[in-house]
Amino acid sequence: MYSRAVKLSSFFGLAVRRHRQLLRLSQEELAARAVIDRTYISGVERGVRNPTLDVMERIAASLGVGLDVVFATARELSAERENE
Amino acid sequence: MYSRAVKLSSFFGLAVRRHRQLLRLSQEELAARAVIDRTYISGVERGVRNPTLDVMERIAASLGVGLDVVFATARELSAERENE
DNA sequence: CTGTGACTAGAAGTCCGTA
DNA sequence: CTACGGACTTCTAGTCACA
Repeated sequence: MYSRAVKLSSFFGLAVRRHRQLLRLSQEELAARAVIDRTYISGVERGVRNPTLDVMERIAASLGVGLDVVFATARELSAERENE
Repeated sequence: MYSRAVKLSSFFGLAVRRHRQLLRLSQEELAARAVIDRTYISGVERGVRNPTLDVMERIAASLGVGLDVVFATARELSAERENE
């Protein structure tokens, strides 16, 4: 509760991972769609990269959704962690 | 209608501008809150910049919302343009 | 299939000033 | 207050070898 302006940055990668797994895609397949290196996707999902809007857009598009959907998922994931 | 994976990237800046104006903040004030250069905010709002997740997060937080909200606004703005 | 460290060209982001 | 430019520093984008 009381989740004003939670840092979604760390959850963006997890949201990407969730969407990717829902589509039964491997990191390699997603990377191919987004025209991004496989290891880069790995870094994004783990939160060790700080991607630009352009890259994020390409990833979201390759997941068949918009960034608003990805960030909505990110918030859901962050909300789950709040019950602790 | 039927807006699958619209490019929200170009509307992110406009969404930021809308949120900022709703708060009656100047670009300078927003920049100060987000600890970002004044001229950079200007560039982001005009869509001539390609900000990183970190910066976008700080901007959204300084607007009192999360990135999911900003991108939801971005989608609304893009939807308005679709009626043409 | 995925995680990780290291590397470099080029873009992100800062800071100055002008209109 | 904001748009825009140039010069500068910091960091990301993109890639590879290896585990």
